[in-house]
Amino acid sequence: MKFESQLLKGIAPAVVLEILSRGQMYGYELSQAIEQRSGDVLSLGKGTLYPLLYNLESKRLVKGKWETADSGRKRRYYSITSKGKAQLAKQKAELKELTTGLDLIFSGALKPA
Amino acid sequence: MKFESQLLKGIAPAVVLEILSRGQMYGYELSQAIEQRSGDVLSLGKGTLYPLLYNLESKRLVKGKWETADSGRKRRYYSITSKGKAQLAKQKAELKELTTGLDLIFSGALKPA
DNA sequence: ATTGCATAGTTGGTATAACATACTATGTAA
DNA sequence: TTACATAGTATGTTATACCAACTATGCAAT
Repeated sequence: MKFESQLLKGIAPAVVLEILSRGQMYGYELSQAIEQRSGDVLSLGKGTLYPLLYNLESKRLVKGKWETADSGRKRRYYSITSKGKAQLAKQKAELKELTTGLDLIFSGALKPA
Repeated sequence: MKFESQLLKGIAPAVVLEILSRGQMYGYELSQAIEQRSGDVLSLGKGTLYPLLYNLESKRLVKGKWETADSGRKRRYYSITSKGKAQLAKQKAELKELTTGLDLIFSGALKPA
């Protein structure tokens, strides 16, 4: 047992880190990017996304800074830290293993003796 | 947004239903089957599995009956119901969609305009 | 001008999944 | 008779993801 099902609950952070790894983004933008880039399959409501970002920031996996856009609007832009990149790599590896395990179960393949 | 990330938390029931769809099994046996059939990737502790079974039973997705094995040992054997089979089919379809969405995000594919 | 809309973020409260741990109990083998 | 693997129950904790209500701002249409 490499990891517990606990991992299943932790996919949202990986998704956020993955998207932020391609460039900084602010919350609202991120929430739309998740929907678009997943082909409208995944979505995180504000009540999930923002608290998640605060949590990631407290762990130093992302960092946010307030900026005033050209429009005059203030937004909090988040970018991934080097610690966040390391965490992302780890989570992607685990995610791959997880999907392998799920494939085994749902495709009915049996573990070789 | 077809479904929320709520689905992510709901993979354990699908795994249990999938395995029970191949024949009845008791809790302890099931817990080992999950590990073996996932290639030692997935595992559900007792504290997760048994409450989950009670929950599935209360929803009539599985039914359990006490039986005394040849050894004289009493075990609770669970089998999937027709309602459970329908639910499993639904969850498998959702799971497939979910993995598609995750693939899109982590492979970097962009949604066609 | 002021109304309405999309944008942008915050906060609080809820449900429940998954977990750890401790507990009871039985068959089998050393 | 001790030890071990099996078999199931009960309790409490943590954290995730959720909804809903709230504050605010820029912009376009009337």
